[in-house]
Amino acid sequence: MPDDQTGKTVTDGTLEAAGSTPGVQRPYADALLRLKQVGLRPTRQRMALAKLLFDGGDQHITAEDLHGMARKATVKVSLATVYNTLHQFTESGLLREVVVGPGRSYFDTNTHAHHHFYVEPAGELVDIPVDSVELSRLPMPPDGTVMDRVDVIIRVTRP
Amino acid sequence: MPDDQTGKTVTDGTLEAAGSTPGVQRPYADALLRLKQVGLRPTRQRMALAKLLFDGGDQHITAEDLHGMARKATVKVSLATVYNTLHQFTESGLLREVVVGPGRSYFDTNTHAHHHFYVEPAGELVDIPVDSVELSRLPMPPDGTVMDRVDVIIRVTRP
DNA sequence: TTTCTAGTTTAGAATTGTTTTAAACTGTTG
DNA sequence: CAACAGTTTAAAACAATTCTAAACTAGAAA
Repeated sequence: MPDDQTGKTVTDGTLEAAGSTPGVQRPYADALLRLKQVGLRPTRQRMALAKLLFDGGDQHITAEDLHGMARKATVKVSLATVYNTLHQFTESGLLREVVVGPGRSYFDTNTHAHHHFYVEPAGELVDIPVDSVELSRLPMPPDGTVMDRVDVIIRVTRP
Repeated sequence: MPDDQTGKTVTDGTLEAAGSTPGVQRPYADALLRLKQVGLRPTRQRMALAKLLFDGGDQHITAEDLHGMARKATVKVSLATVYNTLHQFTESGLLREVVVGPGRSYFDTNTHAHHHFYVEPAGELVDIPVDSVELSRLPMPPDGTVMDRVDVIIRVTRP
């Protein structure tokens, strides 16, 4: 069960170098490491956003959310930069984008294979561990295409 | 379908001679029937849009697409009405909405259970028959919610 | 150190897709 | 027919995102 609701730092299963107690001695060590790994220059803004994103356990946040969090943390960063950064992180595999509604896209700090409940109309996303869904017999992709990933979104409502 | 000789004909500016279209004698009969079934008043605009939508086999179209098709068919209808109508049809179960990207939502005339390939970056949707995907072991919905539907979107790219 | 430069950030404008508004219009009922 | 609720519309408003062009760094080089 890769899920983590407690706020305890979740480290990526593929690489873990620091090995130190998170958040205590070198608050930006993890953020710096991640940026280094994907070859993005560790600017003040990216460091701060990475910290906000990855120090908080699994989260589903919008660009506006993150911008608000940065504001609250007195990090001076523009909304355009938040968008840029989220997309760069997504292209680098540090984040995953989940689209649930027209004009509504979340960035998911959990990049493991997993699925989602989407609670309407609240617009809330809830993780589904990958082994709670069994997907057998997938079709062949159309000619000339290769499969990228499979998104299962279970839409639920509160009656 | 039995012939109807009542002489009461629903027509508008885009009148066509009956029998000139192969296989369809009364071009608006199906559209009228559908509107009646869901209790929507058969206005000129709704009739025209229903015809464009449901006479063309399974399609995935955006509001802009449909507005363009109406234009091409010399049907005078505003974009706002196209949006209204698409949403009314969706609420009535005549259409299904498929969201694939931020600011990108398709309306699907196929309302049966089925899934989709989403070809990026073209933004093209391709149907997957429901029996090509076997979805076993679904998780319980979160407390206080009921499952609405399950969307499987297989994202593919052209390398 | 200073300089150089590619990469980065920014405010603000622009764009896109969609919804709202308020007035005009139309289908149905009595 | 009149009356009214339902419908349509242009235009404005809106929300989310992207673009632009200028200003600003981080890191490398001198």
